Amino acid sequence: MLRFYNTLKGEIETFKPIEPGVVKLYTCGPTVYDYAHIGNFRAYIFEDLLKRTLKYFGYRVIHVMNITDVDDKTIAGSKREYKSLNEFTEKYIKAFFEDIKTLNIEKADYYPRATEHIDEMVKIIKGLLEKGHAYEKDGSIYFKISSFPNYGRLSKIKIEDLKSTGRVDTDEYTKENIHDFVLWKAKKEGEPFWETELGPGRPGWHIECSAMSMKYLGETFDIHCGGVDNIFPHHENEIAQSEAYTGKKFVNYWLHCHHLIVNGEKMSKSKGNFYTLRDLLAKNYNPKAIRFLLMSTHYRKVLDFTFEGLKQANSAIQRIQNFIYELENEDFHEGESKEVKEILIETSKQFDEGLEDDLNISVSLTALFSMIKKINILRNKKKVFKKDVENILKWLKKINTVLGFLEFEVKKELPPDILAKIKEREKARREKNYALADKIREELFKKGIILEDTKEGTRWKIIK
RNA sequence: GGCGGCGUCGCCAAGUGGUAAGGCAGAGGUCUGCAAAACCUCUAUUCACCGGUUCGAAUCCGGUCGCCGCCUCCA
Repeated sequence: MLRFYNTLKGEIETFKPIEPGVVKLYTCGPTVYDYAHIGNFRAYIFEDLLKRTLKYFGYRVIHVMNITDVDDKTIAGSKREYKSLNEFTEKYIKAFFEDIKTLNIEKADYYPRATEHIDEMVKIIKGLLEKGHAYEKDGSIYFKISSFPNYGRLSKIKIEDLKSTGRVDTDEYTKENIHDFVLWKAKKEGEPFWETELGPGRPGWHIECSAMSMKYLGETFDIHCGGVDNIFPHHENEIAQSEAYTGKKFVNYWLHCHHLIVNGEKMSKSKGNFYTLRDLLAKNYNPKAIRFLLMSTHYRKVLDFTFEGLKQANSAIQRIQNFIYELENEDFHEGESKEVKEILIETSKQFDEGLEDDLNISVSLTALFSMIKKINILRNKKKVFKKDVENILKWLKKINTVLGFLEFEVKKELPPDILAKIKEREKARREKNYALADKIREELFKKGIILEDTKEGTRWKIIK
């Protein structure tokens, strides 16, 4: 039984999809005005873990992730670079897809773009106007919060309690109530606009998610995800406009991922602690370790990103990879052991229970590491057999459909010059010229090749 | 001011009423070239602090201190 913490209820509840066996999932995607940063990826990796877990437990998942390609920032960026909006956003959309591939994040089924769904948004806004949930002022259209009594249910915010932070853009658009939010922005000089039944203009931010989720997933769907900062106002507004429009419940489960901070501080460009995935790759960090690090802290806890943590993540993965390497390359006797079988059953059970409990990945990883230790002990005693190894590898491959950071059968070919170096080193070792041997080993290590001298001779491993 | 979260070994991180998982780092050992890698063993009488409830609390209640997030377009 899968259980998730539902922001709407404020508690963990058993997950039950609308249609048995199928999960309709919508996750808030990137605004494509810059390269996504590691904080964004924390959210995307959480969503990836969620989706892979659902699939692991047998659900078919229909996943939609929006791409916000028109808003203040994308418009500002395109102006700054003297490009059309599309030309400008295309670069970052492409980068986004490269990045999620690097992190082994599974692709969504649909990536709808805001600019391609203007008609759908117009239709909803028209409906809201007709039903009295929206009003027009100076060419812009606003959602009337007072017409939707449930407003604030998700974020537990009462409108009366809202403090004006001075960030409210009061002069730019005139609204009846300061908390009403914009559905449609009137055309402004020098900005892109669409000629529609609502008049010339462009959509507000919130409406795209309502329009696109409804189009691909229906008026009511199972799970909606995003970062905690989206709870208010974005998701609150989505609920208001969607439910006011359809008269139906919008989403059953709202799952929110907490923030990532860097060295205990909020990531910001001015503090110089702002990292994109590309920044980390340029520093030669392993994407698998980045994935591990972003995934290994429970999604509802603040994740403090540090380079020390990234190193630790890399070492942790290496331990698992070593284990896989040994299973794949050591010679085992024919047969099967009852003991290993039992360990595997117990481990598998614990691993699953962790995931089922609101994606408690720590528990699942503990199960994995404990198994590695137990099997290593048996392995040293020669009490692991061929069939056992097959079963363990099979299971590891299965859990990797969730984890996504393990590699199997990594044995790649080494280039001839490297092989020659290894031969040279073996010769040096035979001649007890250890200074030269160590020098060669160090040299290869820097290239990501580890040499190990064992009883059976020298063997090599590629890391990274 | 309103709403919410967090504080567990040097670092990361589970556990949320039954007597402290796991990873990294560190120490010792096996192997070995008194090497590297790998593997094994060990490493918190204690869970920010002070009270209370209880046979029993890191876990519940009250208070204190510290840190953080959101409060109109930041995942």
